[in-house]
Amino acid sequence: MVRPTMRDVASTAGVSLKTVSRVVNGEPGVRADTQARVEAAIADLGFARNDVARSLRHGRAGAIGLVIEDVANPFYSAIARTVEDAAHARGHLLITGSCEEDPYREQQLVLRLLRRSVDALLVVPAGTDHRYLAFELDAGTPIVFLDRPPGGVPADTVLLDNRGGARAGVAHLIAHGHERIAFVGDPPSLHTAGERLTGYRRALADGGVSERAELVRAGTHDAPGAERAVRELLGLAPGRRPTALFCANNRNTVGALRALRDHPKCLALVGFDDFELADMLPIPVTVVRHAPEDMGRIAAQLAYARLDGDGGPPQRRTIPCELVARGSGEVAP
Amino acid sequence: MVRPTMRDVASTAGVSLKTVSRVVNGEPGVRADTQARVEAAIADLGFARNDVARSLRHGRAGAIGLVIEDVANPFYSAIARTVEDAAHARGHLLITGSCEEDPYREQQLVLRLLRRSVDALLVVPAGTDHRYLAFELDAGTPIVFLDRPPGGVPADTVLLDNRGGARAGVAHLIAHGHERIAFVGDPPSLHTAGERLTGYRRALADGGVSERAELVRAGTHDAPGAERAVRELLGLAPGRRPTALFCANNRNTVGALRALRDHPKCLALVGFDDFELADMLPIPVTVVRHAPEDMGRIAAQLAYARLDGDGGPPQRRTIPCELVARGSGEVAP
DNA sequence: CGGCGCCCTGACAACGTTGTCAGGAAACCG
DNA sequence: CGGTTTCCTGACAACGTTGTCAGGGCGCCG
Repeated sequence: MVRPTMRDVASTAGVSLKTVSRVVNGEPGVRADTQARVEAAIADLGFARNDVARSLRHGRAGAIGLVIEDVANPFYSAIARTVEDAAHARGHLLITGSCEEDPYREQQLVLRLLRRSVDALLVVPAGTDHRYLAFELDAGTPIVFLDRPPGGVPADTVLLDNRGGARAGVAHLIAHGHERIAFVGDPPSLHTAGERLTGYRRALADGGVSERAELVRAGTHDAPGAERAVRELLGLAPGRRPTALFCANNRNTVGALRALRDHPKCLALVGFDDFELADMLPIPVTVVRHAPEDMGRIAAQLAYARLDGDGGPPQRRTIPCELVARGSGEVAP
Repeated sequence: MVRPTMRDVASTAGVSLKTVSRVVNGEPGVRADTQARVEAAIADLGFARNDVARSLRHGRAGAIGLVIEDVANPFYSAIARTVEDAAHARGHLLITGSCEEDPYREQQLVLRLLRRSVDALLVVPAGTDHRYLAFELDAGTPIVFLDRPPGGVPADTVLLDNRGGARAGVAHLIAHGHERIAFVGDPPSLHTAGERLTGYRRALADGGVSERAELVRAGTHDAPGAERAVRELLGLAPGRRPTALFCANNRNTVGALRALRDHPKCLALVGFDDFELADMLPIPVTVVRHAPEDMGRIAAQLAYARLDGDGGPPQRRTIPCELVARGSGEVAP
């Protein structure tokens, strides 16, 4: 009912504790028969090394932390997946936490992970002030920000080309003759949403299309919210109603599609973020695609480079976006 | 560049280490001015308690472990999500790992998590022999198996009603007049796949339909594999070609849908596992639905009950399945 | 004013492991 | 055969924290 320690193995095998440690860790300098005796005792007692004590002793935790918004969102789980692969390749565990867009929870989670001495930390931040990490960064813990930049402290960051991607998506709609193009997205206080809104505006300006405030619905965070927002847009008078939608993320796109389904007139739609089955829908969905996996991979690379001693200035990497035309973005006004 | 310890805080504040410990942990019996001095020193140095040492000292880890097949599969990420909520409610961290259907990796991951002293462990097992956990179970660590039962050791288990769900799905197809119903699924060596195949056979027997070996494609693990398998089925001569498909999981369903898209004749399809946008496809997909979230929630409940001292015999819980008719399952032969 | 009890504080050991060092035995060399 | 090297083993301290216990100072009561 109680877990055996090296001390127990040692007394069973009739050797010292240190010898057991050597055998467990495959260190050289143990006679073959001694080793066999120790291994027998280990098997006998079902001993397993206590890695908490090990971590405490030599400072490395053998794990990295990842804080994201929500594991159940495929964008984040794709990131989690590649980060885990990178960690696994280094023999590390991955400790994940979701913060649900709550800055307080983000901070709690980040601090708890650091207290448990993760060797490095990757964060998709919910908050905008990260000065609480200044001490940690000073202490040399590698911290990498994903998808959104840190606030108030310098740190490695990996971002999407939000502005460029959104601009390309909206330009595509304009090129197909649209002028009343709605923006459906998260509140611009969210860094990605703000950037995408800027890209939307740039594209409008580039195309000589003036922005209509009533078509900008930047404040809906989830699919049901986007669905409601789009229903409102569809309820506008025909001359004011948008002929095209630009949806600023995968949740918004899914919500918009639900609202559009019941509507007689077919609107054009371009979504930011690709999603599974986008190409299988009745009108395949044109999207601004990017590789969230690359974001995870590059962030992990940056973190491990720091662990390996890279002391250069904080880096900012950008993941490119690419327009994938599938049909919904090419619908005429 | 180095992390301060309680010792450092103590000398800065001019008190003993133990007093710092008391302040950090909110223990009573510290004079207000002493406490203020200690708190000032903590803020000054940017001290954060080392939870590794804390764990070592008093035995509890403050974390639970979850081993799944793949975070990027929505079925598993839904589980991860609810397990994390349960852990969060108890003030615990969640440590997740993916084992990619590799029994060896499962064992590695499970053992590593246990060595790090997670307080409890939830596992979606890839392997079929779990006797390597006998010592841990004896030591009293709560271990709960999800989605698939353990092999060779008694432990709490939460399963879907795979057999019943598959039987209902196939019965639905038979009720709509189908007799040549194909089974597209993972190899039956996988517990869930085997159970679903059994359910398929039960339904055929119930309906007086004889099984045709060439229609059973139980060996494809991912979407591309399922797509190939279904293309082969579609290539059969008209009199042998299936008029309906039963897809044994969400990956298989997605693959099958891709294969069907290019085919002139519309086949009926029922899929096991619901998935996002199933209702938005050209022919909305009829599925056998269940609540993976419940699986996570119940598994976490079982684990925490054990942690709270429940010493009863191992439990087995079953999550019900429900047929959701959306169109694809009601297509005539 | 003496004794008792309370409040606050600190010394010390312990959690289970690993790094450092030292020592004994065997082997090897001159 | 003596001295030196090599091999193997073990004693001990340390990682940073918390539980236990003891003790000093002070107020209260008789």
